[in-house]
Order: sequence, then structure tokens, then C-alpha cells
Amino acid sequence: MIPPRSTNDFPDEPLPSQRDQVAAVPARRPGGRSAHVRRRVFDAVRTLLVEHGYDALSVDAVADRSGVHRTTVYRRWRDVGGLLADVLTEATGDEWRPPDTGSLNGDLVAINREIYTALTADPPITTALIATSFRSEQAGEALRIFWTDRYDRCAIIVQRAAERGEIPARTDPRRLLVAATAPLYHELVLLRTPASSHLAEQSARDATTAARAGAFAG
Amino acid sequence: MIPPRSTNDFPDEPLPSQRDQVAAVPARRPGGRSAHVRRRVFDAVRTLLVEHGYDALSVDAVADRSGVHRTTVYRRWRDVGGLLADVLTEATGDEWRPPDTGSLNGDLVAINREIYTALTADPPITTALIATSFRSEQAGEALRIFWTDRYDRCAIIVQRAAERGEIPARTDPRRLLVAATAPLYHELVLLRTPASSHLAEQSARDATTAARAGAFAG
DNA sequence: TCATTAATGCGACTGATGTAGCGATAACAT
DNA sequence: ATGTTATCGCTACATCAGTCGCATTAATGA
Repeated sequence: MIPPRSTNDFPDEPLPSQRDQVAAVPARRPGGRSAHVRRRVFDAVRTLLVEHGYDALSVDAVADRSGVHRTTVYRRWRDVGGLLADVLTEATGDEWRPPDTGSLNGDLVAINREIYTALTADPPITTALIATSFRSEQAGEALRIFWTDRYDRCAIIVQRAAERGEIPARTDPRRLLVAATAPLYHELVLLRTPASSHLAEQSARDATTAARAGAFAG
Repeated sequence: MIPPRSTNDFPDEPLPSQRDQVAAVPARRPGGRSAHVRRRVFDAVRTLLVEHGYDALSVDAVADRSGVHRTTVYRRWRDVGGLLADVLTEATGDEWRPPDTGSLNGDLVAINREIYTALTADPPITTALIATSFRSEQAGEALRIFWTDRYDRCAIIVQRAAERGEIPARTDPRRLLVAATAPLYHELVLLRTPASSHLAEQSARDATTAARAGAFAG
């Protein structure tokens, strides 16, 4: 349905072997102008998000704010989902590291507090991103990659806990992490439960208890 | 922002004490035509959903399909979210009962299989409803009510397990049920993980193990 | 039967989203 | 420097969601 589009600008220069071909891919031009457009648009997206929330985020608003023309934004990002996907992707290559508090429960609590903060932030950018992921292929894919990356990085927490002898060695990291964090997303995003701040600690504690009892090791 | 609107048609006749008041609420007319419109529109929604999926569901499409005029649909349901909310509400007053297999794990597996089936159905109506709940107040509220009702009804499962001595008596039903079901929603709806059919059994088993170990009782 | 008036039908209108064509600008190669 | 052309700016257009005012129909009460 939706034609495949690279959200990243100019990820690679054409290979030298391609330069001489007849039907060569058009040469890209990352220099100067395009980069400026990209930066101005991203700044506009972030500014609009934190100042007026997701509802104020339309392609037109971003275009007005950034000074870049409407059609240019549409051409390069297609829609709001593409914009958010690209901004998220740019932010996800960061140096985030999982917590290391010395205990499984402490690590899980730290993670859940981060999630809780993100999901109850105002304006609710994370929730808006999740909502957008249902409407935009690009946003959905970007979010999926983001989460996969985070769960992969957090696997070390489970490994360390196993090495300390807190939990069985065969414990599946992803299952444990999902069990610890999913209730937060479920209550706050899907069920829209009035936020209770000890939800983070509670879910972490329940997951720790489960892991110690040998769950996630089947 | 969004003016409150009753999604249910003619839930109550005006009270006798209101009939003589000067600025009385306009009398409703449930007879014949309105009911026909309602039924035709609902049929159109359901038909479009199962035949062409959520993407084909617009107010205009429903109006065309049902033969009811655009503006009438807009007036009575406001948007697609209102339509879905009303259809869901009509379907939720049913006689659904939680499973009773004789064991906590059996009951949780049965529930999770239902959820799994719903979330992997094609066309993905449940997922579409969740997506819509982010855009429509009415759909969000209807879904919230639906889920709250289901979790309330399922509390009996936890009670029975406690009476059988499977789990501590102080186990919190909702926490246990959320722990058992949330990973399904998380993987299938949010993370969009390629569906693996034993996810239902696995999550149920992990939650059972956790409950036996005394989680959800703090 | 008949008057009243909800509720619907109808067409026109607004606003927002997204696209197409084309000229203008500036990045790159020579 | 200079030509080529990728990219951008601009205008016009198309589509869809949603609303408004008014005419028409039919449910209700008398």
C-alpha cells in the first residue's frame, strides 16, 4: 500500500561501482541545504511537541514553524508518522544504558520508574507516539526497533542476576523483562487507569518474585 | 474539547416530572425510523469491518453502505470512534462468563487463548478498536468500560483458586489477571512481535507460578 | 384525522491533508 | 568559472472529514 521510503536522509553515498552505470541511482546531495532543512524541521517537531503536545503536530504546523515549505516536508517525510519516526530514530542511537543497582529488583524498579515517567509525562509524547504507531507504518516500525533495542540492552540485567544466583540460569531475559514492564503499559496506555506511582515498584517486585520462583525458565 | 454525547440512543424516556416543565427536554422518538437507522448503520459497520477491515471504515462508507445519509450518521455518532463505541457497547452486555476449568492455570490459559485469538484475528478488529481508542474519546471510554467489566468478572477465577488453596488468600485478582494477560497485549499490539501461539500458555503459566510464589499478594 | 415537531435528507460550505506540475535555487562535477 | 541536476519553493488542485441551514418525512399526541 504505502510505497517504501527511506526515512533516513542520504544514508549512503552511491558505491563507486555504481557511478558509471547507465541507469545509475541519482546522486544524492547531503551538502548544506538538505541538512539545514532536516535540522530545522526536527527542531520544529520537538518544539511543537513539548510546547503544545501531539495534537498541535501536523505537517502544516511543522512547515510553518520551521520555515520549510509544506510540499518539501510532505515529499521527504510523507506524514506526521514519518516525522516522528525519524526524530525517534535520531534520538534512539544514543548512549542509554540499563541500570545496574546490584539487584534484579532494583534494576527492574529503575526501569519501570523510567517507563512510568515517560508514560505519565505531560505533554504525553510517548503515548502520542504509540498512538501514531497505529496509523503510520514508519512510526510503527521505528517504535518497534526502539523497543527491541531497549529490551536487548536490558538483557544484561537478567544475565547479571543469574550470575549472582538470584534467579535460575535458564531464565529467558525477554520474557522476564516483558513481564515486569507490560503491566505498566497495559494499565497506563491501554486501560487508562488513574496513575498510581507505586505501580512501577509493584510490577517489578511481582516479576522478581516470579523469576525467583522459576517462571520464565520453561 | 469534545462535547459530551450519549452514544446510546434513547436510553430513557423523560421522567413524568419533566414532562410539564417549561424548558423541558425535547421528547424523543424511538419509534420505527430511528431504530431502523440505528440497525442499518450497525449492520453496515459490522459488514464493512469483517469484509474490508478497519481501513475501509469511514463515516462516509458506513453512510453509503447503510443507505443512511452522511449528516445523519455524523449527527448521531459524530465519528468512526462513536460508531465503534456504540457497536462495542451493544455487544458487551452479553452473557460472557469466565472459564472454569478447575485450576488457576487452566482458567488463565483459556482466557489468554481468547485474547490471542482476538488479537490475531483477520481482519484485526480488536487491534483496530484499540487504535481508534487513541483518537476517539467515545471509543476509548467504551473500551475502558469493556475491559474493566471483563477483569471484574474474571476476579472469581482468582477467588476460586484461593479457596482451593492454590494461591495465597490475599492475592490481588486484578494484579494477577493483568500480569497474565498484559504480555499478550504488549507483544501482539505494542511490540508487533510475530505471533507465536504458545505465548498464551506461556504467559498464563508464568503468572500461575508467580501467584503460587506469593506475588500479587503484597 | 390533524397539527406539532423530532429526526432525517439534502446540498453547500469550511478546513485540513496530501499531490502534481513547474520554475527557481544551490550542490556537485568538471 | 560553468553546466548539470537534485532538491526546494510555489501555486493549483484533489480528496476527505466534519458542519450548517433548511426542506422533507414521519412519530407522536390530541
